[in-house]
Amino acid sequence: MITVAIAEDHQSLVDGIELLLKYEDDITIIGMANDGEALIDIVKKSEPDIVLMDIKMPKMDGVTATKQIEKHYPKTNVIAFSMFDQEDAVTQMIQAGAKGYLLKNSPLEEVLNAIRAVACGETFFDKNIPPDLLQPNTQKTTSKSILSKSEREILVLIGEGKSTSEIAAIRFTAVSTVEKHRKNMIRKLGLSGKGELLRYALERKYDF
Amino acid sequence: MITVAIAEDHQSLVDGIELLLKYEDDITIIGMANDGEALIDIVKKSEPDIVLMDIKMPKMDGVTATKQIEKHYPKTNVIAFSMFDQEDAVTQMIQAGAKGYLLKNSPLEEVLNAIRAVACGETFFDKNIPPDLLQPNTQKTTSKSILSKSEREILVLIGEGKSTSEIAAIRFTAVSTVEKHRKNMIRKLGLSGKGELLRYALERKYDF
DNA sequence: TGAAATATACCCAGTATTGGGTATGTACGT
DNA sequence: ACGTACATACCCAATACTGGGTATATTTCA
Repeated sequence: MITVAIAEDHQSLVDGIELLLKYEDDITIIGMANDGEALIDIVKKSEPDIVLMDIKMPKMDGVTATKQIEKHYPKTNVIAFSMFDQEDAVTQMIQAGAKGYLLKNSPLEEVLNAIRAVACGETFFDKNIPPDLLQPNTQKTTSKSILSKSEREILVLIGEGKSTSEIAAIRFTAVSTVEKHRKNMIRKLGLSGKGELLRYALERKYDF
Repeated sequence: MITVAIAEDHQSLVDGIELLLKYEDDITIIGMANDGEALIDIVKKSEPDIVLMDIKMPKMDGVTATKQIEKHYPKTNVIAFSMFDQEDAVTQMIQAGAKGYLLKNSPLEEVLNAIRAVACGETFFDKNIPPDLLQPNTQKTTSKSILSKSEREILVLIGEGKSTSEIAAIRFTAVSTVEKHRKNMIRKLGLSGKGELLRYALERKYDF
């Protein structure tokens, strides 16, 4: 019997998964949570075999929750279930310890396939995810946040619409210091062109 | 027999809805589409009683599709089914002619309730939508987009990171024309300062 | 210890964006 | 017909942002 917990804030999708699994003799749902914290509580109490994990959830996101499960409940395996197909999302979930990654654009039946594969000790990745994202070596090079603490703070302020001189005033530094940080971020992130740093700040999907 | 078509780009959710409805004697699903255009084709061929309509979809969004259905297929009733609970989304779908509005955060069973209510000529709105949004008078005052068609097109391109000169090339106008449009939008939207128009473009949730 | 990264601050330069305007032509509604 | 909105296009100006660098001091890590 494979025990499954589901973390997903769209209740309509949770209900659909429940309908899918209710007639499966080898799978039982032992809990459902609409946010990351509630999910961790469920894992504490029940240590399910599998967690189906959304990424963007209230209170605690899926990457953070996955890291905690990997650290404290290593027998529980996480399958990411997300609308995000971007490289950043995939690599972060894999590095956090997820054994699978499914896209919500795919048929619901894939959830069944993934649960059974991962419960057998295999990994299971949606066929729409580029295979090179799943290479261990690729992951290693992107494992750490490449931005420094100051850079990340400035990025948040940029995302809030603060100008460079406003940020300088907030941080008690010269304008040129903030501009230098900006240049460093642009270089590190491989961006180019006006507004790209602001776009990046606004499009960052995970505020980790 | 109530005939239902579903427009939703997350296949996993479509599958869940299908599971929900497959044992209902009075409801049959006659088609499913992952984008607005495919949905309109289905409505053309089959004129279902009910369309379950996502808002944010590829190729044609739910508001546009709803307007077309309301105009050409008045016997087909649209129920919005969306993650968006914001005022703008709700009022636009209602004004486009939707007879119901469901949130994806709600239990899937509400879909059943909504289909049956709307098929009987009633309206059905998710209990988590503020009731004042559903008042006809409120809607009238927020009914129009303050941006012109050209302005909205340019806003989309801005949100994609295109520079003013790139947008000018795309639209076959002078750079100064695009700049004028930008100034008009900034004035209409009450923005000020560098990057604010790009921020607005990126934070807009509906690219209508 | 030495190298690399970070933080701070500066120099020069180009240009995209915003802010203030001008104007003409077209479309639409009263 | 007239007023308004929209579309097109231009003028002038300021500056924030990016792109290319320079340098010193501090911290971290192997």
